[in-house]
Amino acid sequence: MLLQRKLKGFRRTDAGIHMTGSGIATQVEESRFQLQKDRMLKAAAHCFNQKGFSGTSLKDVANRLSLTDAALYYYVRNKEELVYLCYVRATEVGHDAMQSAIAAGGTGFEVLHNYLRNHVATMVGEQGPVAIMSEIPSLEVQHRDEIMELSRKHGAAFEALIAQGIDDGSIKACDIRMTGNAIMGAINWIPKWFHGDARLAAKIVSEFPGILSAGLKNG
Amino acid sequence: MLLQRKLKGFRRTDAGIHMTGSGIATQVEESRFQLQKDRMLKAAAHCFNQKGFSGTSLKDVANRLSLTDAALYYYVRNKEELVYLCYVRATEVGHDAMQSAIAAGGTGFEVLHNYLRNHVATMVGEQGPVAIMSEIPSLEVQHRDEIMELSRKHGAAFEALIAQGIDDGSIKACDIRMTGNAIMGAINWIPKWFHGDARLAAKIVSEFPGILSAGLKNG
DNA sequence: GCATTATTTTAATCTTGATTAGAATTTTTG
DNA sequence: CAAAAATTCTAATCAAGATTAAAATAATGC
Repeated sequence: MLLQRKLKGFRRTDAGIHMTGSGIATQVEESRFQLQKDRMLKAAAHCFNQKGFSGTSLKDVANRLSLTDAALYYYVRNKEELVYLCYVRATEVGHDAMQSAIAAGGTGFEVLHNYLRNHVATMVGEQGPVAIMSEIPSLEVQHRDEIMELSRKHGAAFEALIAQGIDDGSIKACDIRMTGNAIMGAINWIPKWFHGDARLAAKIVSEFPGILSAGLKNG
Repeated sequence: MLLQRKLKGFRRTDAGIHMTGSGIATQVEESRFQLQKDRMLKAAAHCFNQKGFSGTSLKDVANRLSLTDAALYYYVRNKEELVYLCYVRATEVGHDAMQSAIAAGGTGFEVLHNYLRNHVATMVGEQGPVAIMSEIPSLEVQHRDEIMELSRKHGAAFEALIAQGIDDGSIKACDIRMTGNAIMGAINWIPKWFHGDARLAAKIVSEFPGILSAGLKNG
């Protein structure tokens, strides 16, 4: 018990930054710890999406990494934290997609379309799979609150995008809340039917943004 | 063990059909057993959608019915069967919505729009809540196969509708599979954010079908 | 009201899978 | 290579919640 606590205290959470060349940061090389942890989160997301939360044991996740279930505890405190981290990843993906779309600029419609492309591309790409957030209610209060807040903010940002588009005339007038819900639902559901097929991934990236925004375009 | 098996053998699964008036069937009055079972399925769907599958115990479901968890076993063999029945209900709702839309006739677009209205209306109406099918993989093989087959058929029927609309010119040319996935995702996700608010329900029924089909309309 | 059947409860038991302790192994560092 | 640190494993333990048995209560038909 005491030793374990000690180990936990020592658990690494850093991602070392190494300089190469003459003092200019050219690359963020993740520590072995961080790399393995990432692999674990992807494996977990895969299992959760595939077999459902209750249907996946830590053993399932560990097996995908050729590890023992007990080994996972070197990276997370418990199963709840594993889920939590999967969800953090999921929200980050959405957030990043939104940020880079906004950074790229354009009309409301264009930014929205770019966001959709970014988000979808990430979900079905290398970074995936992204966990479907089906188990938020079983997270610990603190984690739940954090995830819900992130989620709420993302939704708000998306709705702001629609509003902006209506403002600048690039998007038709519509019920913003409902339209947002519809589009988000379609995106969030993707992991339910996409399981890694590369050809399908390409099709999703090329078709989905257009399909989801087709009804919004003005003129 | 033996007695229990006997009880299970006696478990009622009928919905009595009673005649009233002069021999003309005017009403299908469900047995008390069937009514209670329905209440149970709705309670279960509510809990599963709200708290996730792993997060809801049979006690949670039973509490919503002012019952003891053990009492649920009078109606279902185990938790797996409870989930299974929730999913049967969910697929039926979709199937019925599709059938009555087809029966009403019209162009491909019109039928599709009617289907969306029917389905959405049922989901947020009296019959709800409808369970999100997140745990299909943890069903017993036989149940899983059945649900997946029903689900597959429904998807095929929906795609046929889109194809028909493209054929008769009421729907724009599009990637049928992807369009179907997008719309279905948006619908399936509804229980994630709709939790029974009547005002919201009305808005969903009035807005959603239009939003989901806006991009499809030809001309 | 009485007998019978239906429904629910109480009070265990049983199972599964999460979790932990401590040892063993592998990797890194000097 | 040797010591230290990092990572993983083996072998329990533990807990939560599903499940069962049997009794108790409620409803129904006569």
